[in-house]
This record gives sequence, C-alpha cells and structure tokens, in this order.
Amino acid sequence: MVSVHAVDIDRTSETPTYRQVANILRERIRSGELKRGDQLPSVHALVIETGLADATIRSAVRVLKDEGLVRTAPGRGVFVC
Amino acid sequence: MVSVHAVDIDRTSETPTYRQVANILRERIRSGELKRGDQLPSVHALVIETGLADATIRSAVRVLKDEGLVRTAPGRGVFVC
DNA sequence: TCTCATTTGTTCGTATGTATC
DNA sequence: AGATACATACGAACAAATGAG
Repeated sequence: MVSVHAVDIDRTSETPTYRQVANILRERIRSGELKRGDQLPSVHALVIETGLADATIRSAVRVLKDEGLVRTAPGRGVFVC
Repeated sequence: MVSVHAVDIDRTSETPTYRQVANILRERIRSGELKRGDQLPSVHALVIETGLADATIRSAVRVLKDEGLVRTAPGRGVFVC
C-alpha cells in the first residue's frame, strides 16, 4: 500500500471533483510515485481523505480504469498496470 | 434477469425519449416477455444500451412505477409486479 | 471450516445546476 | 414559462471476492 498524502479538492473549480481526483492519482502514476503493481488507496480511504462521496471516488477510479492505467481486483483493491 | 434486446430510440420523435423507453418496457411486460417477478434491465444497462442519461432512464422507470407495473427495490433492482 | 473485516461491484434514490426546445 | 435531457454529486443498501485469524 502507498500512503495517500494530501488530496486537495477545489470545490470551486470548473473541473468536476471526480476528474480532479483522477488527475491527482494519474499524476502520481506518471511521476513514478506509484509504480507498476502498487496498490492505490482504497475507495474508502479516499472517501475519508477527500470528504467526497463513495460514488464520486468510484467515478475517478473508473476514469483511470478506462484509460488502462489501473486494474481493479474485487476484494483486493486497485492496482497500477 | 431478462436480456435487453434492442432498445431503439428515435431522437426525432415527438414522443419524449423517456416515454419511448417506458413504452418499450411496458410492451415487454404486456406481451409476457417480462413476467411477474422478473427483473428488468438495470438503469445502468439501459444507459449503456440506449446511450441516454441515467436520469432519463430513471424517468422511464418512474412512469412504469407510477402505473403500478413495476416495483423498485433499492440495491436490488426493478421488478415486474 | 467458519467468521470477520476489507474491498470492489451493483443497484436504486435524491438533489442541483445547466442547456435546449 | 415549462418540459425535457444531461452531468454532477451525494446517500443508501445489498452482493461478492478476498484474506486474516
């Protein structure tokens, strides 16, 4: 598991919150902070950290999944591809 | 669960899209294709199949619910009465 | 084997804002 | 003004897979 650090969401931004979360996570992958096989913070952890709703976090994960950057494993977590 | 088959929406029709969806589902119930207790396609499945928005599909389901043709069960699905 | 906590998956409900016709 | 449609966001419940013990 990799710690989450700050996930700062700008509620006033034009960018939807779920895309902000996706952008932050994507940048961590791109930068190498999150490497292949690393587990992302769980949906629950991100809910706590961001104060956003469960469904909103799931939307963010879906974006990265659709981009092929991560894969989800039911009962285990979300992992960098 | 019952498969969805084609759900053809006519964007140019006078009939609102949500009513078109309601009409199609109603006809499947009337014809016996969908029987008492059968589960309708989920909102998500219909969103994918029709290309319409979540809220639009929900409007269609609400029509059938108001007519007493179906009942909704949160976390489970929509079922024929 | 069984139980429990964790985690993702799936489902409907509700509300708000915006755009279009 | 009103109806329709879409996007976003949050709430809630249930299911299924996993792993620890």
